[in-house]
Amino acid sequence: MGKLGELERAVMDALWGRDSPVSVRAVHEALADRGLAYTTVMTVLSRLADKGFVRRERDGRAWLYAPAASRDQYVAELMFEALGETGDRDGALTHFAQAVSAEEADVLRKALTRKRRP
Amino acid sequence: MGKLGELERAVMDALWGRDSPVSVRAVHEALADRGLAYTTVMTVLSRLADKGFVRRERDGRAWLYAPAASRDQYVAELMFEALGETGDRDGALTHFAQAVSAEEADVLRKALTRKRRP
DNA sequence: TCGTAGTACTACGAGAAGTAGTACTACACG
DNA sequence: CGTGTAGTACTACTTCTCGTAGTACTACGA
Repeated sequence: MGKLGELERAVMDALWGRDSPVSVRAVHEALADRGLAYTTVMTVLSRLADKGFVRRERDGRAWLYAPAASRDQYVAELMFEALGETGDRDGALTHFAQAVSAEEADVLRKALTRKRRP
Repeated sequence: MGKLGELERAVMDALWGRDSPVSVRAVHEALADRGLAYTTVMTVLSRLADKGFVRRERDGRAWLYAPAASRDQYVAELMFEALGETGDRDGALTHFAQAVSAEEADVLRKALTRKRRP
C-alpha cells in the first residue's frame, strides 16, 4: 500500500462518506468547494484505482467508485507500516501505548480483551 | 513531522544506532556500502536538520548530528499521524488492536497496564 | 603558508501528485 | 437518423521531494 497525497485523501474521504459506489460526478460535487475541473477528479480517481485504493464497476458508460478498504483498515495499515520502520516493534508499541490518551487506552484495552476471548 | 525517504531513513538508522552525536564522516562511513559521496550524506543530514529530525551542534568547524527523537518516539509519532487521518480514531484503534499479532497484543496489554498504575 | 577536512551553496534528474485540456464514444432525444 | 452531451481515455504541464553530487570557500594544523 502506498501513500496518499492531500487531494487523494480528500477524494478517499468523499468515498468513505458514502456506503455505496459513487460516480465521478458525485465526487466532483462533494469537492465543489475546491473548484476543481471535472477531469481532475477523474484523473485522481483513476490513479487511486491503479494504486488499488478504490475499486470501480461499470454503470452504463460511467464508472462507479468505491473504497477498496474501510477507513479503519487503511489507518490500521498505515500504523503497521509505521511499525515496520523499526526493528524494535515492541519498543515502539510500548511507547505508543504509553502515549495514547486515557480514553484511547480504554478503547485499546477493550479491543484487546475481546480479541483473546472471541 | 514529515515523511522520510529511503536514504533519509537509512541515515536516521545510523544515528539511532549511536548514543552520542556523530560527525558527517561517521555517518558516511556507516553507509559505506552504498558508495555515496561525502557531500550527499552532508546534504541529507542538512535536510534532516531542516525538517527537525536531527539536532546538530558544533564541534570545532564540524557539525555533530544526533536524532531529535528516539526511534520509538518517531514510530509512535507516525502511528498517531495515521490515527489523525480519520475522524473515527476509536474505530481505527479497535481495528488496529484486533489486527496485531498475539505477541504484540501482549506487549500492548502490558504497556497499558503499567500506564494505569504508574 | 599551504594542504586538507569540512562546510555552504547550487544543481540536476526522477518520480509522485495536483491540475487540466483534448479527442473520442455512445446514448438519448428530437 | 443525426447530433448534442455526458463521460471516458490519453496526454501534458507544473511543483515538490528526494537522491545524488559538484564547486567554491574557510580555517586549522604541520
